[in-house]
Amino acid sequence: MAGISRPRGTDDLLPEPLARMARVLDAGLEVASGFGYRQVETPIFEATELFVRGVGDSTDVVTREMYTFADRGGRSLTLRPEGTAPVVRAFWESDLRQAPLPVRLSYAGAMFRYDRPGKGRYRQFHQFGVEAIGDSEPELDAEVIAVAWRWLQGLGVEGISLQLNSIGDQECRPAYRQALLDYFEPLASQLPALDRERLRRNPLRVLDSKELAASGLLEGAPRTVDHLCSSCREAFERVRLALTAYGIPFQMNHRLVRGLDYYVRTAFEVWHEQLQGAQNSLFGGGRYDGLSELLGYPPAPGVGFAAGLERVAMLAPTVPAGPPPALAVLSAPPADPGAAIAAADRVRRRGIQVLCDAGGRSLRAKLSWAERAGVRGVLILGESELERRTVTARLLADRTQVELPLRALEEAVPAWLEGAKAVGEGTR
RNA sequence: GUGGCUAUAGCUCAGUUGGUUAGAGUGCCAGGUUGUGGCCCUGGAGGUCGAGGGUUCAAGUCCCUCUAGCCACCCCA
Repeated sequence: MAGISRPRGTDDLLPEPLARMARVLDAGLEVASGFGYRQVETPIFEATELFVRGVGDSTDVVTREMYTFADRGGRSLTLRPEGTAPVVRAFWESDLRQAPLPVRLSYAGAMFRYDRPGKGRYRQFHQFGVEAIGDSEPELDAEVIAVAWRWLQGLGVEGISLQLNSIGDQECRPAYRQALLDYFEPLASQLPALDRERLRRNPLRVLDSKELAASGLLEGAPRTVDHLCSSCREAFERVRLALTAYGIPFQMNHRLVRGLDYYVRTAFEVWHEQLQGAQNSLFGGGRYDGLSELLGYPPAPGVGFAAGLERVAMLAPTVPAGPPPALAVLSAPPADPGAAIAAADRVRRRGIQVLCDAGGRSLRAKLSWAERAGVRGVLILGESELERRTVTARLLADRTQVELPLRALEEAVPAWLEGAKAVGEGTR
């Protein structure tokens, strides 16, 4: 088709899907609010440094997957690829840091990643998430999970499972990493080149390697939970106890990891049975006690999750679409179209959604159009009505019509619609 | 970033081994007598066959490049 099409990996949110997503998001914000999480909104772009520091030497992410540009002042800026670093930044740059800890925050908005697009994977997509900052109590990890879980439950999403793991912290992870390397050392010759490279660059990532999972070489690999230090072990136990108290079932997943060093202890994802392979994760989260310092701030523990709104909306059971406008006001040519316009405007002031067609098409065409638009009734203003200072009010369902006084439209129309609704319900 | 599949009206798709002015359904607009809708009938608008090159007397159909979508991999903060 001629014309300019949208950039690769973007999507137009049309009325139906947008209404769906908005409903899904509202539900999330409400659940979060019930747990004391208050919404914040950070800029859509940030200093590039904010994201580079967080991901460190993950070169792919930095060099390949960020929307980075220089503004006219020569500053390097980046469209936000995720929400956690900005929220932590906002925490330190505001008086939130003086609030009693933890500070509970939620956020939602567009994120940008220069990925290869695919189904359910866009370069501009939308996330909803919560962060609890300034408290390292394990019960908080469970709380964050509970917010996510209650949200999905409330939406009626079926077939979900909570995948849970603990990946240790600065104290015990080095030893675990070594154990992992020791295990794979003698197997090096059997490893695909890709996994040898992973082992060198980001050892934990071999645990979720697809090739290795298929080969069975992972079966005997050491598990993070067996190498936790005592404090991590105790914390994980408390997370599980708290989840039990919430009544939230979970599945231990020893291959669930995070690729970045600032993540510690609890890591979780929620999977859906209908989502396949690379996109089976509805959302993920974890504890990021090391992030604040990486960003150049004083230490501050934190835990949170982020969910892809597109995917959640896709899985939420059908949300009833917003009702169509109740009324259409039609002029019947050659009557003065201004009368229809004015009448429509008056009825709208009563809070009724009104479509108006004051154009030159035939009344037949307008009625046919109103029918397809799904309105319950129409008001017709033609020459004879104007002469009598009335409007013809017609119900589409039973083809009955009455005349209402033009002068008292504001009262007559709502009353007429109410009466029609009562009759309609009575016959059901 | 790598490999594979795909690309024809707004939408869903047909288009035989390359062969005249490219079709259907649906949607859209109009008409079926003078101001009254869902069905039906008739008509109309709408496509440089994703874009650009090439082969050929002839390309929607074959070849190349690009773009976009989908799938797998990479990555997934």
